[in-house]
Amino acid sequence: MARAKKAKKKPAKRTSKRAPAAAPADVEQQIIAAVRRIPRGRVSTYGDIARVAGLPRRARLVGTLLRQTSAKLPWYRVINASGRSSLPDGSDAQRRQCSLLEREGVEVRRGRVDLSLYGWPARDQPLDELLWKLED
DNA sequence: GGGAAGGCCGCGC
DNA sequence: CGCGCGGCCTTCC
Repeated sequence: MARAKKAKKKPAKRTSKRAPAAAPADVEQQIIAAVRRIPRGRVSTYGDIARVAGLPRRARLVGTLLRQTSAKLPWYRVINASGRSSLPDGSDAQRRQCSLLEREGVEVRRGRVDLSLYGWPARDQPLDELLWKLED
């Protein structure tokens, strides 16, 4: 077969070491699933959600999705790595997030949540173990 | 606690 | 098509 019909196949230039491609719709579902997995009374960060969703380093995408999705999600359980809400300070949305969390028993002191207490998944746990347990 | 730098990437202009 | 900006993160200072 000298001359295969597909002379010009896809370059597939993936310069960085990022996870193999995934259709946008799948990525979205992955993230949604991860957010739904956050237990009641706990919180998670954008970066952690990305990791759990199998999309390391794509924290921003989580934020973007949360901003625009209309899916039913416990969006308020997702906060930033400093333990604070990433919504505009003083906004209604932020107040709502705070009260929703407190309603679940999450302590919010001076606008901050102690991730070592309420963070999910637990910080000190290796990812491979997480994938086994996927809980707590 | 706070800044800067680099990473990552979808989206709108 | 290029560029800037996100509900961001980590590392380093």
